[in-house]
Amino acid sequence: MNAKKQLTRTPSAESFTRLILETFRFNGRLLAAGDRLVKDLGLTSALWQVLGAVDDAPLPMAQIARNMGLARQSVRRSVHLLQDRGFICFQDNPNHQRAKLVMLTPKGRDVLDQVTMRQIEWANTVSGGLSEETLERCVQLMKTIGGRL
Amino acid sequence: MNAKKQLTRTPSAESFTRLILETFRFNGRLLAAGDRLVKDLGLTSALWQVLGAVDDAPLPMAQIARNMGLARQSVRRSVHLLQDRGFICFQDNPNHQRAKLVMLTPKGRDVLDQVTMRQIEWANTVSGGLSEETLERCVQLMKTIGGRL
DNA sequence: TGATAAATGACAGCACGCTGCCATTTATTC
DNA sequence: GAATAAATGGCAGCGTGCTGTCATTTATCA
Repeated sequence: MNAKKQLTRTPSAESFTRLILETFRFNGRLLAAGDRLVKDLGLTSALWQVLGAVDDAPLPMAQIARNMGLARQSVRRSVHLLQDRGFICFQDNPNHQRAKLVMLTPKGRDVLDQVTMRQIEWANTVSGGLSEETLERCVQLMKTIGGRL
Repeated sequence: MNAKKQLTRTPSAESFTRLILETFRFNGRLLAAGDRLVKDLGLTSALWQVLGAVDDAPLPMAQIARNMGLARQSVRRSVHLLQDRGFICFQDNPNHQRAKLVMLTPKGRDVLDQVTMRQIEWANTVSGGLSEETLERCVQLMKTIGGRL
């Protein structure tokens, strides 16, 4: 007979596929919104994220990359751009001769604090009326699926 | 007094902020998974998406871009790459002299059908055991938030 | 200790998103 | 019908993700 195997998506797979396409769009929207939020301070979404990654403590580039889920080299370029703009500097790492610690400069600290305040107001507005539980379930779902990839 | 205004995130805004960071990671994972799925066919996640956009009917570039939520020029480059690889061609548009319709070639049709079958198996596996309702709620949430940006 | 593996950052280059600007074509408005 | 606006695609160039390769440093292990 040579009948072709009938291959169809399960209902969950249908929804998952929609989730994928929506994630692409959502991701693009978020990056654009972030860019708008910090543009006048000489930042972008990507630079902001790296800046935020060393908010709490100085870290070597490779550690920042792992925390953000990016390649080392992606973080490296952002770090150098931030250094050029005077937002971050390098601090000697007692545990590693080559891997210096990326640290905020006073200027970087000021800018990050400003950006954080803007983000808080923005996030409060955008998330207004949304259920915390729904949001959290969505985060957990993405983590679960992400772990399977 | 000059007391600084205390600015804190609402619980929803806390979850929303986590959702943003997780979206960046998830998006990266999805793109990487898609690249792996179609690499041996000479495709990438981006090219695949454009190919899929003209699965049902030929469309002009600008329409594809709108459907995907991308800039026209992003789609344009993908379209030209797909043309170079012989996966798509241009068809005269009776309604517009300049905006030709992007159409699958027989080769493009073959490849897209192969990729679609792979995606179905993959999506069925990855979404296994996940609640359709949870997935769908996540999609709706992202659409809702996306609409506010 | 000495050899090997793993981690780190530098450099080069690619993929794919974006913007700005342009000429042409189509739609709208007077 | 003519003037204006909007849409479309082409071109150039940028931002940020990736990979591959390398030298150096650190960690591991026989």
